[in-house]
Amino acid sequence: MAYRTTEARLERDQALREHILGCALHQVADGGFAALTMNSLAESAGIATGSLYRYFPGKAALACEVFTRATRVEIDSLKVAFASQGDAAHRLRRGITQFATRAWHSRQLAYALIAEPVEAEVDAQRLRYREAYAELFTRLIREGNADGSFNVPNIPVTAACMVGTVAESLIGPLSPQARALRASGLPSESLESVTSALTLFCLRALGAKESDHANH
Amino acid sequence: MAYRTTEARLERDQALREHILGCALHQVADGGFAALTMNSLAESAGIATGSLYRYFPGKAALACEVFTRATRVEIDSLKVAFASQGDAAHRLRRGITQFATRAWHSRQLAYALIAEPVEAEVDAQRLRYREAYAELFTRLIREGNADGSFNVPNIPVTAACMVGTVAESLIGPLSPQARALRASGLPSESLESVTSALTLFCLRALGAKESDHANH
DNA sequence: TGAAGATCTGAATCCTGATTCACTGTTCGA
DNA sequence: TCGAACAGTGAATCAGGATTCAGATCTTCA
Repeated sequence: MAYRTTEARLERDQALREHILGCALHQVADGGFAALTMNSLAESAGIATGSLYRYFPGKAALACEVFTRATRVEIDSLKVAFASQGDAAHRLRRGITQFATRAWHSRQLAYALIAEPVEAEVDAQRLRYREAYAELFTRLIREGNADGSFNVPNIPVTAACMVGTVAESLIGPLSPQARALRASGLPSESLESVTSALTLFCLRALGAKESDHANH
Repeated sequence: MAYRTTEARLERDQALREHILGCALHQVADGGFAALTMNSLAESAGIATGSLYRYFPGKAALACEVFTRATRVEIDSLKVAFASQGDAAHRLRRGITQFATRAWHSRQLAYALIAEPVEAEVDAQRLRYREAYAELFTRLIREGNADGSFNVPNIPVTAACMVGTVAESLIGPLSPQARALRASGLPSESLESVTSALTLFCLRALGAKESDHANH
């Protein structure tokens, strides 16, 4: 025996894997999944194309992991907001505002995660995580029904509507086309006006009391 | 001169073009845009691959036209429902129910038009038609604000939310995954429960009076 | 240190499906 | 009916990006 997988090696492997994922995320945040090619990724990570295949079985798996990690951050962050102080209506408002704000501040990434055309495997992840979002809304709505904030008969479908409302109301403003418009100096909706309209829309849709609709 | 484009020829060209588009629509309705390849289309239309290029400059243009035509039918149909008798709240309910029902009855096509990953050119059409839908909602909301049915401060953003709600609430039930579930006999939401929850969601979201929420 | 084994490299290859084009078949008007 | 121009054919080509693999290089430990 003249070679053995040593501690140091394992660590460097792990570190390099993270480095690759970091570079990949950077590329996606910069130009969407369309900009994520094995060649450009290898170059930006400073390794050879073939080496990527020691760390990932193929492009699809790599892209899925980038998607999954980035999305988990958002889900966890929404979960925290939904679990904060106050009644369900307040927590809903807080969560939605936070979600929209985060998306607004990294538009290309948000667009890539929510709406960009992607390979089938990544799209399947989207579906999975769409359900994860729906699950968060489901819980919040259930709590709101209990604490008197909301009055929702069909919780699963309503949760899906919420996911749709939030996601798609942002697709417009986040889309490359809209960003091009904005860049060209044409007038466009501000983050504040979008979030306040979105919040009102959602609170009303869930049957929240009028008194909860006011902004604060 | 020994050849001139004759009347009969023009008509046959036109007819063949329609025939091709019909076959293409059929393929999309059957297996989504993924199933639309130039080779299979040529075969199903009974002509050679190369001949397709006499009728369309390329695949993208062909796919766009399929998308556009199919979508226009839906838009026109929604427009009619929104312009029917009654106050805005009734017309909204009618339109949404009709839209959901039509989608439900041709799921694969609806999914292809709303959510399937497609080539960039077709996706650009989607964006354009998303705006067309938003325009319909914008008008209806404006009328509803006027006739006392609704009470919406920010109409453009709210219209986008409506597009999102309707579209995405159907993506789940329409997606191949959900259809697989359904096929495997697991319990799933019925059209009726989806539409009634969706209608309530939308009416509330627009600030309709309680009395308009009841089903009829 | 050196041999065994692991890893890295990147140009060549493969894959998939759109697109082309040399050739054959059709249509038109005289 | 003929020849000029157009239309149809489908196998061959192309495109672009993922994947492979035959060396080259690096690591480990007796």
